[in-house]
Amino acid sequence: MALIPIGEVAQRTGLAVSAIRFYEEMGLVRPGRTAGGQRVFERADIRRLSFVMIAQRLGFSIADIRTALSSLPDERTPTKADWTRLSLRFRSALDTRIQGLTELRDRLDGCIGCGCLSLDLCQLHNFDDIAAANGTGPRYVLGNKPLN
Amino acid sequence: MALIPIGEVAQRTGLAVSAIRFYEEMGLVRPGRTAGGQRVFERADIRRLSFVMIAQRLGFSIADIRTALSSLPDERTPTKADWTRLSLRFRSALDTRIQGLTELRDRLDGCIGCGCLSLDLCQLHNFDDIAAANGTGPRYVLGNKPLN
DNA sequence: GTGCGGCCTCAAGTACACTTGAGGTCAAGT
DNA sequence: ACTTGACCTCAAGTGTACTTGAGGCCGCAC
Repeated sequence: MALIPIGEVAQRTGLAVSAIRFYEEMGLVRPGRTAGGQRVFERADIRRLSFVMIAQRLGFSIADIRTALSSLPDERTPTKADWTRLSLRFRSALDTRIQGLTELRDRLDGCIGCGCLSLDLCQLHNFDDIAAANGTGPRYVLGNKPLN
Repeated sequence: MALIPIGEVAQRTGLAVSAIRFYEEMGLVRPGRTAGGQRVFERADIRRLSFVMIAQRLGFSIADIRTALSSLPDERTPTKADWTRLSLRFRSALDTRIQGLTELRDRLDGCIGCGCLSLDLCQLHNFDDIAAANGTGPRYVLGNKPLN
């Protein structure tokens, strides 16, 4: 099983080397080390990192992604079945998000005529309280629930 | 035309007072002032701020939102037609985003069987280069193009 | 065995979107 | 007049997600 240095992982995934090191610090990958202390990755790690990129793109936080990845086995290399399980969970999160956006769009359609966007009666404004429930920091898109 | 103090605006919109002041600093609202220096808002400002909240929820940045709001008239109170124009533009941004997510979901469906997520052949992995094109800072959801 | 590119750590910096705190003013009610 | 709560400014802090920089090893190629 080929061991891959960080630079090559970076090239293959499109991530910056610094980002990969950061993800290790965040517990998203656990590369091995050479005798001299340099990181060595396995192919399964590239898979993990690709998952991280895609999930990030969808607006999931690192904490969410860590939770999702924790469903993969720790000691053994994840099998196809492990990844399939993860993907299915992921797909349902995606469905929820799409549904939320679609609903919002439909409500927006209903609102375009009224031009209010703020009156207490406006459906769009009263849509839900997700925004209020979020804490500080960057807010992600509607319905950003943790993967689990 | 009733002039509204910041606390009431906060209550009506659900925003924190500090957030409203921040949005003023960012140029998203321009409240007037009393002789004593306290902010006074008009009803149209509540509308603006509600728009800001909704757009934020969709993952648009403050810069994007500022651009969008700049299509509203500066001196005159925006009319229903002004808001409708803005909403339509907004709606199309939303459509783009929904389409992107839906496409990603479909690709994910095609990928669930293979469990790869990382091989060069994987459609999901090769989906596009949006992530790489984004700069530093928090990344928002797929297809986050400026509103314009 | 030496040069050099890639790797290492650790601290600090950056961008976004706000919040918190200190210290002080305004204005409405009694 | 005075109290009190809402408001003011300005500086600093927070959380997320990284990047940049300084200063220094690793290891392969020649």
